[in-house]
Amino acid sequence: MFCEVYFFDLPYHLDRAFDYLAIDGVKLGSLVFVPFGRGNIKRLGVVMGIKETSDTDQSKIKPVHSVVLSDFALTENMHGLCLFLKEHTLCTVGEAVKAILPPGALHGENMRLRTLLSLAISDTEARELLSKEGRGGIRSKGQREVLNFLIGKGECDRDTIRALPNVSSANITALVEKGLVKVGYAENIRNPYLAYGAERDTSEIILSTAQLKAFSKVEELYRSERAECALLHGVTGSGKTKVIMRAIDLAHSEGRRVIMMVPEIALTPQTLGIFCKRYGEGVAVIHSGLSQGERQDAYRRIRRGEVNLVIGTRSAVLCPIDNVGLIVIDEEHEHTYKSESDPKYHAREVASYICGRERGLLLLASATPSLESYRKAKEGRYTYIPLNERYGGVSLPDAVIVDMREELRLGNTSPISARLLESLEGVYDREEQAILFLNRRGYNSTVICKSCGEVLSCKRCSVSLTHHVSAEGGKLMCHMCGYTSPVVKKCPVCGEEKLSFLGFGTQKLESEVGKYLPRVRLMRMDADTTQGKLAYDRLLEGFRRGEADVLLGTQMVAKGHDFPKVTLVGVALADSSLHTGDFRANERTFALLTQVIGRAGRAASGGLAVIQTYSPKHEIIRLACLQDYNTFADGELKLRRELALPPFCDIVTLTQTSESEGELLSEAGRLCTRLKELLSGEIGKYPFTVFGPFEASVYRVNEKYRMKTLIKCRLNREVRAMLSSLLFEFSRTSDRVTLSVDINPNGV
DNA sequence: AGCACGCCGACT
DNA sequence: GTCGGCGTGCTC
Repeated sequence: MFCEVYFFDLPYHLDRAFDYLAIDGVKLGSLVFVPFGRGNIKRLGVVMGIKETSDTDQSKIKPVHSVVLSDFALTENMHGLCLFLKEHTLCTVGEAVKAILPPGALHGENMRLRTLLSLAISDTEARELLSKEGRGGIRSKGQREVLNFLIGKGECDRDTIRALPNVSSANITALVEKGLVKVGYAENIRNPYLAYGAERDTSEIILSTAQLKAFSKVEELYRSERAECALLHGVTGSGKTKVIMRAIDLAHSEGRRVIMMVPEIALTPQTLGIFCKRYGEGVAVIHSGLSQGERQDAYRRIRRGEVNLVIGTRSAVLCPIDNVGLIVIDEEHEHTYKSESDPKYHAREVASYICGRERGLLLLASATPSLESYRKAKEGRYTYIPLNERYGGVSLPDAVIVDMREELRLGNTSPISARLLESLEGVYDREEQAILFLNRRGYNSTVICKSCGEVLSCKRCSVSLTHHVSAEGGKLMCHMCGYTSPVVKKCPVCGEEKLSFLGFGTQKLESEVGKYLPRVRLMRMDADTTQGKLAYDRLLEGFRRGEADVLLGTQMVAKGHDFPKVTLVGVALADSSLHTGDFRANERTFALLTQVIGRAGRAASGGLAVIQTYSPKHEIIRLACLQDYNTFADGELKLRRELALPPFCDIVTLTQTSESEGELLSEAGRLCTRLKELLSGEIGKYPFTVFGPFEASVYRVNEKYRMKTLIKCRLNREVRAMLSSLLFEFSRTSDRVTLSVDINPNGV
């Protein structure tokens, strides 16, 4: 028998099957060590095929060296998933395997044993030993302590005993050497979330009429068993979670398993508590904050079939679960569902593949669906399930738009308008709470005219130009087509010399609020103040308990936390995410504003949202204040169609990286030439537009230069194959310049 | 990637 | 005479 081996950590052009003679124990999905190359160096590989004959010259074929004994050999489903990832993201098999296995699994660091101690003698004998004061065997205080503890206990965890007062590990070793205590081992499966489900919640989930209507549609689709996809479009506060829970119950009642994905930011103890209480030990939680061991244990439980609900972030969709009847993607528009490192997959696409294979239902949920999903729903490829009614009859907050140009004219140069200040004071006086949101993203800034509100943007792409600072000075650049211009002094529209760079941080905002409202207790929440595992939860919990009057921060304050006392939401500068030089800027801004405004609407007394902006007439801001998603989406789709942008085409970015600037530039030229050559051939029958090569938005990173080439096209098997051969060619011919491909990347 | 083979300069 | 520089070419 022969096996087809793929290797880890080899360049793309070597990512193909190498035939080896199988030895005992080699199966499809086995991890194996095999001799490779002239030096017959033992390399780790994975068996991606088994066959009886091989086309390779028999004299070349070497036998497999050894099979790695591992709980993590690939199952057939995992094998298929790796091939899917390779084809769809153009990663190597090795990268795909690494992504679907828990970290450390490849190197055998996979099992942590729990050490157990028990008496090697009878309880009576132990008591006798202890009763002999002074002389006897046992004089050490610590050793006596251990023996005493073990009497009548059977096997005890060593860590528990170590924690006893006066006991050291030397005491334990000594007792073992004397033959008084025996050592045993047990498998240690870590599940840090078990405690969350300690008190079970078995209460019935009662749905409102609107929720019930939505659920019946979900149920109908689920029962069709046709690998359907549903888009649950529920406005903020409509109680989507209840519908989702009923869907999970439905799948469970049919004996099928569920994956539920949520953005990292939503994995709070509050959310997890709700699910763990309901689904108990059948839940596994997977996210990046788990330790290596915890993650491995979660995978182990899943593979053994002990888990019927996986809750997690993007990577949860890659977990080794089978018999999946339902995959839920909550907040499906979130950009974190797209991986930015190899394999650069989108969780939604992987989920769709898995649902197709398992004939399961893919349930996408959002108050502001991605335009990709919304369009599919409109075309009938997804089933559209609206949930328009706010649960419990809570009304939408009023939204006020404050024109910051006017503030400036009135002499207020602070980032807080008079209106917002006044509202904050009101909240403080009424002993309510407020959220202040600063929509700051990345380090790039945009140029805005403080007089007329004009934002400098690209003529060809309708995205704003981004300010870059390099050694030669500043310049303005379009991230879509690579157009650059020098930094201008005068506004091209009104001619005033009032151009300035947008963007100030949360820290500045905090000190400004503090200056005007010294009595108000502020809590700042951003990347700087949420360092450490629990800081984030601690801050949120503290705010909920009323330890501060105002919670001030970046995007993380906008997500689905429920703060009943919050009656005011302030958006410091709605423009800042509008002009990021990214064609999804409108979409992201709308989603963020909608969410953050929704935060104020949980209170029974009705809430207020104050939106500060330099573009008070901007359609996106206006529609977000009205929470009118459909008008927004229809308009934005029209725009995307006109500009040939996703979802009306696919975008592929080719990024080349090198330490040598000269080699990079010549290779970038060569890539472009080759691309055009390929397009003039057979593949040319598909519509293609190539932009670039141009410098990446951050040209130099980690001493390496980066160039980008952008392709607009319609992806299909042939196009992917063309991109794959391009990668193959360039990985083989130039090792000092690396090429990487990102299909439908996030930030373009 | 990583290693062997291979063909040219300064050293015990 | 040989140790070692990194330029090619191959890896079942």
